[in-house]
Amino acid sequence: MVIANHSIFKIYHKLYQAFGPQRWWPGDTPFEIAVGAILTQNTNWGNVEKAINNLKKQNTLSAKAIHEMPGKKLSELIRPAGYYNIKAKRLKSFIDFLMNDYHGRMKRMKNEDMHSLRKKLLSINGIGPETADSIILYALEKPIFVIDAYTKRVLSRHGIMEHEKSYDEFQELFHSSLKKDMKLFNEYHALFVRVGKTFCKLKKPLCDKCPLNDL
DNA sequence: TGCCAGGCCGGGT
DNA sequence: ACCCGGCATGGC
Repeated sequence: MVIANHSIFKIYHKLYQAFGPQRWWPGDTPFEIAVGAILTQNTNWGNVEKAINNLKKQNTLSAKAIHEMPGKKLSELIRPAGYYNIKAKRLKSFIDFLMNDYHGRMKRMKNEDMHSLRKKLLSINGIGPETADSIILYALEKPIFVIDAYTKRVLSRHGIMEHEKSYDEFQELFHSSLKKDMKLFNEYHALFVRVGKTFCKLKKPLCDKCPLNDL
C-alpha cells in the first residue's frame, strides 16, 4: 500500500478535472441538510428526497414541527427512507439536542467550537462519525473531512489505504494532507461520491474508465 | 430478481 | 477492542 499524502492532493485534481464542481450538499437550509444526513444512513439518496418531500408537503420540515410531532407520524412520513422507526427516533434525538442546547437554531449550533460540538454530536444516539461530520461540514460549513463508503472503496481500490482501516485513520489521512479548507473538503467528498456512483461500483471491480486509473 | 444504497447500535466474545 | 445481526424502502 502506498500511503503518500501527495496522492491525496493529486486525486482531488484528477476528480475535479473529470467531474467539475459538485455544488453539495443537496438541501436548502442547514436544518434540511442535517435531517438529510441522518436519513441517508446506509440509504439511497433518492429515497431520502422522497422522505424530505413528505415533510415539506406537510409544512413540517422544521425543528419545532418535528419536535412536537408524534413519533408514529414522523416515522410514517419518512417511511420511504427505510429504517423508518429507528430513524424517527434518531431525528428526534438530534432535534431534542438542537432544541435544548441551541434553542432549535442551527445558527447557534454553528457558534460552538467544532471539536467540542463533534463530541456532543457523537454522544447522541443515532449519530456516528459520518453523520456528525456531514452535519459539521455541510450544514455548519466548518472544515472537517467526511469519510463514507465511497471514500473507503475508491481509496482502497486504488491502493492508497486498506479498506479495513478505521474511520479516524482515513480521516486523518485527509486532515494531514490538505489545508483545512471547508470548500475544498466539501468538493472533495462530493467528488468521491460522484466517482463512486459512476465508476467504482461494488459489483464491478474493473473501473475501466475511472479517472484515477493512472495515478 | 436479488442486490445495493452517502451507517449506527447493542449484545456478545 | 473487534465482530455481527438487525434495521427497511425503492430502483435497477
